[in-house]
Amino acid sequence: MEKDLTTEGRILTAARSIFQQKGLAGARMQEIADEAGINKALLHYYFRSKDKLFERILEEAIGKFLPELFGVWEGEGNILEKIERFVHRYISFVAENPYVPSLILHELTINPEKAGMIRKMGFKPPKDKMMMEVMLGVQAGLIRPVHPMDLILNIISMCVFPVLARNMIQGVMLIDDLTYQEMIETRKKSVADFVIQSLRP
Amino acid sequence: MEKDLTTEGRILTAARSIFQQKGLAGARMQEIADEAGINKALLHYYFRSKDKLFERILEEAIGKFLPELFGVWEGEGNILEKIERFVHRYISFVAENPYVPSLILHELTINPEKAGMIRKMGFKPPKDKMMMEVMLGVQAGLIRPVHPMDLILNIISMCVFPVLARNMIQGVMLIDDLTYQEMIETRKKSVADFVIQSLRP
DNA sequence: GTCTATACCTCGATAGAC
DNA sequence: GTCTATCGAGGTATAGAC
Repeated sequence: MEKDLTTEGRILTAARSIFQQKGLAGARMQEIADEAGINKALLHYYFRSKDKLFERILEEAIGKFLPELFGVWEGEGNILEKIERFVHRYISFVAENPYVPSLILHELTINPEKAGMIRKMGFKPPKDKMMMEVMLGVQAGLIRPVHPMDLILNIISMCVFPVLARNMIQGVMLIDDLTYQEMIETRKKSVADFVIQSLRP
Repeated sequence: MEKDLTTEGRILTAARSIFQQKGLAGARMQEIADEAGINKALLHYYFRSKDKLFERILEEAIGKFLPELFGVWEGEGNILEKIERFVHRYISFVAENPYVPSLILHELTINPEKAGMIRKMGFKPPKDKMMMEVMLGVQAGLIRPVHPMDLILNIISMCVFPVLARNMIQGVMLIDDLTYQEMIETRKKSVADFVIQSLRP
């Protein structure tokens, strides 16, 4: 527990928690103030408005989410090794921060213009690098020919969706919490296997 | 355009549209009334409250979403044929109704208890049937051994996520609308291929 | 069934004392 | 920097005429 942060820090922690749970429209400034153990007026003293505070949280979430998503591609190893590492690391990250992609997803769905924020943050996705890596793997005979973007989308989908849609899936499939958690854990390996099996030449 | 529906029908159409775009908390009764071309008070005459109206829309969405999701498993053919049919039909459905899974996902994430609604609607997922089908395929030597639930989650993830997270992905990957739409179209085939390749014994 | 008018409330935001 | 008190906008919901 971080009791003795600065006031600004406590506000940000509280705002993160509430916005992640309820989204922008569903969150209440009073709730954030309560969670931070301070007064509503102080929120406006530190951050001018609810929108400004939210934008700060969303930026922070994106700033955490994207590097994690693409960092692996910068490392060592061939395409198969990178896929294995990516899947493991990414499922771990999403499982530990389940609300991060959820928040980004919902707010960008409601308000697509906010996607512009990504570019403003100076973030450049290593799309070309990823494409290239896949094509090199094909040429080296490591993997069968696939469309790089399809492959990337498939991998990300299988990593993120089961965590993102956890409540929905559990509700539909009638799976209890513990079982589901174990399944996510198992998937760190099984998803990588699933992809690698598919890529056999 | 359905101009001359009953008033109740016009309200439901409008509510669907607004709730899908903004979620429960973000939607405004005034907005729904405007879109339906009627007065705010009439909303409360037909449906007692905002919550009741929303519940109706959510139930309707789930009632549309789930049968589509599981209907294929009741049909003819072996596991590979069913997978191919499922992927094609499901991506088509989600692409035509992109907001349906989005609405369900967001509201069940915020309010997991609402998942109970699924059972109240008398819906039973054919989980056992799906499991059995996969295991039969393994025994027949059609596919390599896999954990059925993993396989099902993988398939659903690859079908739903790219549509669900469209704005996020386009924003991150800098892909324009037309290209993305074509990609979704292509995926009706490529995702099925990807799965079937992975399942080679 | 459909409208206008309005009651009642909650929320975001600000003023001003300390 | 932090609090209490309060304003004003805008929200859901209802009363009551037609």
